[in-house]
Amino acid sequence: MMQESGPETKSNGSAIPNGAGSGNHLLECGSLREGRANGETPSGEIGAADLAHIQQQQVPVSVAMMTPQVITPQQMQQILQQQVLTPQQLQVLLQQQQALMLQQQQLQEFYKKQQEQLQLQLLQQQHAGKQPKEPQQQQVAATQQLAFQQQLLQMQQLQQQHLLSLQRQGLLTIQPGQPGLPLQPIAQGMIPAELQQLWKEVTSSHPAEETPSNNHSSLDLSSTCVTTSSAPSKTSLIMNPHASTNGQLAPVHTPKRESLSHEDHPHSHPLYGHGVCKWPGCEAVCEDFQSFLKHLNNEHALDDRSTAQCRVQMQVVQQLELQLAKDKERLQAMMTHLHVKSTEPKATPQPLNLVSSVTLSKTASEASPQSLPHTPTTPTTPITPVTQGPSVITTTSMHNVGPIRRRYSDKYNVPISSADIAQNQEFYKNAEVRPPFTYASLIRQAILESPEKQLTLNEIYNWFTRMFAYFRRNAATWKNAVRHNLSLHKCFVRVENVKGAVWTVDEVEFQKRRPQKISGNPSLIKNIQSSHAYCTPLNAALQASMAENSIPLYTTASMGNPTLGNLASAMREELNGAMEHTNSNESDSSPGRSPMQAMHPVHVKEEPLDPDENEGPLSLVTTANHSPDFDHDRDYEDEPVNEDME
DNA sequence: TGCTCACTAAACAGAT
DNA sequence: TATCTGTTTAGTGAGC
Repeated sequence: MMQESGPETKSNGSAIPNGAGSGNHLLECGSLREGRANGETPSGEIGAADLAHIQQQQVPVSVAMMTPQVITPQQMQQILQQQVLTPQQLQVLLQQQQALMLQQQQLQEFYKKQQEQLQLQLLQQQHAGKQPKEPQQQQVAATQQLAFQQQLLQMQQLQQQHLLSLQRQGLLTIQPGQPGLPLQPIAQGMIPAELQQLWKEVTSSHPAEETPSNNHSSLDLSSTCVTTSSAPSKTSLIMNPHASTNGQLAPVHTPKRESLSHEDHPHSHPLYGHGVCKWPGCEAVCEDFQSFLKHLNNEHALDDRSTAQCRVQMQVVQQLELQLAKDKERLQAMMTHLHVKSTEPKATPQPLNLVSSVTLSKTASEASPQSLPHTPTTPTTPITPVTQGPSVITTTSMHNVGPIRRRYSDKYNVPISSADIAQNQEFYKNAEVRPPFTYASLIRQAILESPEKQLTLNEIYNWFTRMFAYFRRNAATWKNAVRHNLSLHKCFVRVENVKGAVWTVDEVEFQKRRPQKISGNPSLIKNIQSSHAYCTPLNAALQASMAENSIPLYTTASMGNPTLGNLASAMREELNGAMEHTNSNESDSSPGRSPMQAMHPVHVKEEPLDPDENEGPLSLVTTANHSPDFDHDRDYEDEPVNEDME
């Protein structure tokens, strides 16, 4: 009955595309040189210990040998930033990459043989024990080792030549601060298939420029890549740099197949859907596929703008994938933590103060057939060392997240630890725990976060799935609820425009809803403050998370996380409004202005939206810069982190 | 106890 | 025809 809908989006993204970290050992020249020095011992004798030593030293080298010499995202970015790259140049670059990969493959095979022989020799010598060494075998081993090292050196030179040639062609600039770049490990470099994909994306608007001869031979780099039945996804390749450095060329998601699928469905194009061009920031209406193609060729030709957009998109994808990897890892750690905790004997098995949103319900038990660790014996074990308050999340709550009945209940009247909140914040993003906000609040926030304060239903759906893991499941249920709320509440106004129907928020109506809930109840003031405290560290957690992930391009202002920050701010705003209806003396600060107001100037349209505002084609540049993922700078900057509210 | 709010579920109709 | 979108109704639980 429950209809599954996978997350159409893509989560939020962050993290560092460059990976100096894990791959630094890939091309350790030191190891190489040392290995060579060992091989040139005057005596020319190699004992078992020597062989073992050589093998040990070769470990990083071997990894390097398995690693295709590819272009890092930084280098690619440099190339793209110069914006002087013609498709032909890019093609030449790809060809060189391909040639280099082939060479490396050959070398890799050679290296494997060498390794096997060395292993064999080692075993033989070990079996021989104290028997006198055979000089002939040692000689052979030494010779093979020397040959191999020469191959390695040759490979190094090739790589240097390749990079030098790139420099000469102006395709790559080596910064003075990067003396070791040519020999630098390239752990998270773009595999040729990705380069090819990028090339296709860049040149997709120039089909005529593609020379047929080159089209299939040089660009089909994917054919050079090993294909296995258990091919990891492209995502995993990016997320896991070792996927392509484990001694085998990593299988890749071949663009060729994509193009084939497009041929199978001639009117299916990733940049075209629902009669609208889906080029980032375009959304031009195209009546049919032909007009779309025409539009694509005319408007999104290979120029500076398109290249820049392509570059941005590339980084968006990369960072989303990296962030997804990190979040998955985090989720795994959290689950492990929960599992360990929950299996420990518990002194006080009484249910703790749970957030009202994590109550049990029949729907919840239906809703979460997930693979989270289940510990029926201790269903209320907290995620953290026992702290009171709504932020305590139990393993039960992870399984049985129930409906939210009240956002501001007495259960909130408990001191909240910001650490708990931070944990739960991450939790909402990663685990399927229901956020403690009403649908109406969430919908409103989604709409207000949009650049034009209006969203289509589908965009609201996407926001939900993007921001909360909970909403990546049971789509039929919550989507129905979203629609129900949109229709039911007067504060949501449906507006027809050229794009179709969009939903906006009538703030006046929304404000009207709130006093009913909490007016005249002093005890709720505390609840509000607690809830406020809930929201504030939310931002702190967000900032910490963003800082932790060191998002290079989008920073905290443009990726998905800040939307949660905005959500927190909106919650504050909502609370803020509620506070306005109560005695301001109850507040702990800001006589004329509530603390929430002081903290978060809210940008809300005071007037109903004018549908005409949104008519007409949008400027590419404008919309690109104001897409939902790029327009959080203002709101985010306006939100100082205030942890004093605890 | 009654009212209100929020949620879920479902039916239905129109559009795509 | 299937799916999406939007509206409406009914039932339930919780808080006040």
